[in-house]
Amino acid sequence: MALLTKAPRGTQDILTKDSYKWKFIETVALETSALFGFKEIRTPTFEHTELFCRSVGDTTDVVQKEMYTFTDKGDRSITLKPEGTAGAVRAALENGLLNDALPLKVSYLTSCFRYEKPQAGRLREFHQFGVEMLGSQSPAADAEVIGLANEIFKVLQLKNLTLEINSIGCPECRAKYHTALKEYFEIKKSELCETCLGRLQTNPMRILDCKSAVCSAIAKEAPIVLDYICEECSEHFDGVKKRLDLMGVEYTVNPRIVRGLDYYTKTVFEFISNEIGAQGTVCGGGRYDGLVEHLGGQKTPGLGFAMGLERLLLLMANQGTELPKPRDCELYIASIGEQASLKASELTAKLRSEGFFIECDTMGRSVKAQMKYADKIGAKMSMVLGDSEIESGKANIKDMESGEIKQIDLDGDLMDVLYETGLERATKELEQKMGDMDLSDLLN
RNA sequence: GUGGGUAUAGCUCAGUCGGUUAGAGCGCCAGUUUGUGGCACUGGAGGUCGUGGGUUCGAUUCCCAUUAUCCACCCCA
Repeated sequence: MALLTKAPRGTQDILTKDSYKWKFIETVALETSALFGFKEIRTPTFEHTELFCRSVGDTTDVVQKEMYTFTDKGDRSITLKPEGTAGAVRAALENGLLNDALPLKVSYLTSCFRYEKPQAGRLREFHQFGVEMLGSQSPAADAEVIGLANEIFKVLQLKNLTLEINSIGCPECRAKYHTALKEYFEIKKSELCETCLGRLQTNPMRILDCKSAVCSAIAKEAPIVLDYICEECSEHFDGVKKRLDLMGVEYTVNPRIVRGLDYYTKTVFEFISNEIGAQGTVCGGGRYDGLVEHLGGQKTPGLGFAMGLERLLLLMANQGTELPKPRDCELYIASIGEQASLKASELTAKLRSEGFFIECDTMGRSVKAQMKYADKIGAKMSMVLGDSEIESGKANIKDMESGEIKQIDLDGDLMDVLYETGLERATKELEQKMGDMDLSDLLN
């Protein structure tokens, strides 16, 4: 109990009972994205601090108070990624990826770090899956990206997620909107909460987001971005909506969606759940047409999204979503005595090289204890090796579920039995999935 | 950064209105069949009652601090 030290605050061990779930959603995300033409990119866990200051924005909370920043031994200011977009875009620029066929479509899985107070669905090290699409300014690109997120959730069988979209316009129309908002809230200044008074100066759009009853009541009557965006932005937004409609992607327009990172322009969106606590945003994203240029590249439009994997897992746990279970041990080989133990090792190695999942005793325990272990790990079949088996070359193989015992030849039909029962089980599982149809014809 | 709840075995939790060796269920190990799992029974290992200080003859129990954890604000994935 007197441990030397514990895992740092806000971090989590992902244990074997859960790691397969991670693997599953990671695979689904990556493979679904691949169908949309996104290829995986891997970038460093840390970057020069200025990258995030320039992209995420100097005045944002993320940069101002949440980054894990330190000076390395070469006196460089280094920051652990607080999000995935900046690194991906930096890598694209640095490696000249935008000089190749456009659009550039990349996906990534990454740890992100933010110094925040942990809470349900919020950790200091958390994991994101994200995609970035660079080079297209067409609403078709927005629809593709949103459609991809939607598709991933569909494949994962998540329910009750709502997609909310908005357009925050380009820098020009947003400036107009800001002044309009300021004018409106200035009049109601005396009623606003303290934090919103500050927001009035720095970023009036955030007031729309405030959860205090008074502020949100005032915000209801506030001017709406969509009334202020320029013709081009408005047309773009209409194009996005039209395509989502045609694609059968359901959404609601929420003029109050405001993203907290500076690089967003035009389309912004969130997939929200109300089943995982206060941190309900499972996926967030949007367009960032100025980012590439801002980081020193040619003016290139782009957009992307990121989803929080621990929030996805939380949601799946709460919804009791079924996940494919990892493969179980196909045969446990118990043994008595040194001779048999040697034989067990030999057989195990041989069968494994054929691709079977085999285990044998490494603890030197009694047969009974070995059987118990075989049961515990969910072995499909078991076999006991002793002197008599080694002499005769024959052994009994037991189906752990039915208890049925078959005599087999150790050198000959052991492998056949494994193939056969493996196939039988696969057929059964398939039949169950397909609604108890008789699939024997299909398999033959 | 602010606020509230919690901290007793690997897990879920009892308990002591302050008093000799701190409990249960599950899990783990072993035995009841000296070569066979799931059930049952028996036994065993495992806790300095989050940490530090204070009050007291005596604290796991009361007080203070601290840390961790959970939830909410804030912010975001």
